[in-house]
Amino acid sequence: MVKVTLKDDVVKQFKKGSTILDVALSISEGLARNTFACEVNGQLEDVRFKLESDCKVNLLGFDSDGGRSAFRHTSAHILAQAVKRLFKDVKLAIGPSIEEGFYYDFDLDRSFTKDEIVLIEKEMKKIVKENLEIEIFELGREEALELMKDEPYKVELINDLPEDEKITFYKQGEFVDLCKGPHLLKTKQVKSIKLLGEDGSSGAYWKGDEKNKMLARIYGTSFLKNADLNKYLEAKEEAKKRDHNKLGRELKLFTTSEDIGQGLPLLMPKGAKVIQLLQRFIEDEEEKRGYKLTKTPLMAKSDMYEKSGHWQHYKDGMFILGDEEKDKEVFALRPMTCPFQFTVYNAEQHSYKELPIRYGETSTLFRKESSGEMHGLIRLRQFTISEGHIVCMKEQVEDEIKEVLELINFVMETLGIEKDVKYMLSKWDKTNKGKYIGDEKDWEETQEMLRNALNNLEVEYKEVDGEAAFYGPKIDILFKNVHGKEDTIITVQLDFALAEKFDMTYIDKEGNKVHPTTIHRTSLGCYERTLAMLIEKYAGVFPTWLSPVQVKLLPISDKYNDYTKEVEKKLKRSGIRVEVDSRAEKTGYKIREATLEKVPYICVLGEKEEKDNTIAVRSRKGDEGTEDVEGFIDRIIKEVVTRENNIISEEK
RNA sequence: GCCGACGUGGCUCAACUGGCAGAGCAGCUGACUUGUAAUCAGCAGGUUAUCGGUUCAAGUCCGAUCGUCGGCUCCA
Repeated sequence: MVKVTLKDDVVKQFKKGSTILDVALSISEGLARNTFACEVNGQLEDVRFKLESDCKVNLLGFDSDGGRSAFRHTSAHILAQAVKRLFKDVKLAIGPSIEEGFYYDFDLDRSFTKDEIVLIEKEMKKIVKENLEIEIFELGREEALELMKDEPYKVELINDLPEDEKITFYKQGEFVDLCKGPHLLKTKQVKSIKLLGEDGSSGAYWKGDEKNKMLARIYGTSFLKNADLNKYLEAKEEAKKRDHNKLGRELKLFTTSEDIGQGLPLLMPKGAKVIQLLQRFIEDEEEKRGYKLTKTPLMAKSDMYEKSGHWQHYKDGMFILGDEEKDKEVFALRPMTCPFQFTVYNAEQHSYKELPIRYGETSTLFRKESSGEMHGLIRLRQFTISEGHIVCMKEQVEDEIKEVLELINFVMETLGIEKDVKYMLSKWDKTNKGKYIGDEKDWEETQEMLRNALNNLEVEYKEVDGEAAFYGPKIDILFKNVHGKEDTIITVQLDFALAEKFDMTYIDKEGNKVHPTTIHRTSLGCYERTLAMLIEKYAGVFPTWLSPVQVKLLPISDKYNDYTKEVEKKLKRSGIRVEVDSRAEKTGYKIREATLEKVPYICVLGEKEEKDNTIAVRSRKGDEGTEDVEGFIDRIIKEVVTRENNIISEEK
């Protein structure tokens, strides 16, 4: 017998060789039905796992990552089986579960069409109905290669497996796939399954390498029941309405022009206003925190990029002006600010007493992104970033990082997105030391500094290996967009290389010239991208202090145009952003329109109100009433001023 | 850059297998002065993304380019 410790420290005894399924069944049939995987002593295992010794078992259902992942992994196998039935010559690549579903990559020398996806989905539902038993078996390397001899990608995967690794297969009906599991027991357990791909399948490189062959990837998702699937699909549709690329254009925040080009958005008056507000906020805040403002050129001669290393490593990513062969001087638009601010540092001699020096700049950058990469305000060829570099001594690094994170956290809170971001500590890859400069001690030490700073901030974060820059570890802050994709909005990078490259020095206590450490950081990220995040976060309904139009005035008839002008002037003089719609007709319509424009306050001006200097105010929160003009002005100003106190209006 | 879908007035969409580019909203002009999803009448607005080809005839078929969207890769 073996002793099994379950949740809440319940201990049960089972015969040796019993499976996890037996454990679940001993509690209830319902639980067994909804157990898709398990953890045995913390290790993810299949429900077919045989108990050999005492252990701790955690049963995983759809509500756990492990259980849901097994559920969707089986869904991916059902997809592959359906494709194999319908397209005999297709070769299988890989098919994992992902956060919102699953995918499978196939090699068929083309994409699947929309119609084919419909057929595949039909076949999948058939497979679910057939309720095929899913079996697991293990093979030796030779037998495994023999079994998969017609699947070149599987052969490659088997050959990539370490010598001692068990090679397991899962079989359902006529379909067999190389897979380490875990999986469900029967295909019928996947009650609700759907393929995503209104335009056919997507392309994806084998092993994610652009030098490899492009495969056809089909995405799908699955749930316990159709109601959950529909809820998911509806939520997706809802989210799409908040898409900054759609909403931002509708609200006239930005536009693009085919003649101007990809990745070069035009900020319209309203969008430019929001960005100006953000920029003023950041520049003021940074000044309060000891930053010195610089304003450096948008381009430089190739000489500088040769020194910085960009000419050798980043040339394809830059817009180059002139011809190296013909011209005496060749310029390039800047893709980063670091060399410029470092040059500012080098223009003076520095003593250890001056450090840390913090430089800030509202910096416009140019990067020649490949044509397929641009997207709305998220990926651009020209963008403006709240850039900054801190030059300090090694022993100051940890405190400086802490201060940077505090600033960033303050910015996040002010924008009301502190709960929507994820922190990531990007470390080097110990197994690939050649990719990085510096030795193990440098890396472990600096990574520890970043870790301490994150712990100090008391935020949750994920550590990821191999995501660091070649010159140092970094902290990335990510925001998930309405499509569920994560983008970095902020990064803080430690750099123990460039100072030497640029020959930056300070004089230490002993009078020696020493290279400082530099920190690359942004406080709000790229303004365009942050605007995109804010549009999606607030569905276009910005907090009052950020609203490009705070009050819309609507006279109910032309008779009140003069009075409206008077009110407009008063509000404007008080620093409130007003827009007047002087057309008296269709007042009801205009109110609706103003509501759609997400204006915080709509004021309707008419006869009754004129007499006692009051106006009818309707806020987007739904409340309405008649207010004294002066009182109304005070109220809005207070709301706007609260930004300074780090408390956004109650809408937050 | 790669795989795929797409591109018709400012916006949303129409135009059967190739056969005269059309409507609603927005805009402008005039009338109406009226408080929450729409007052009436009129006017203007398009070389159907661009260039080329096939055809008696192209928004529609073919090719190239540009742009947009969804993926991949890359990245703030």
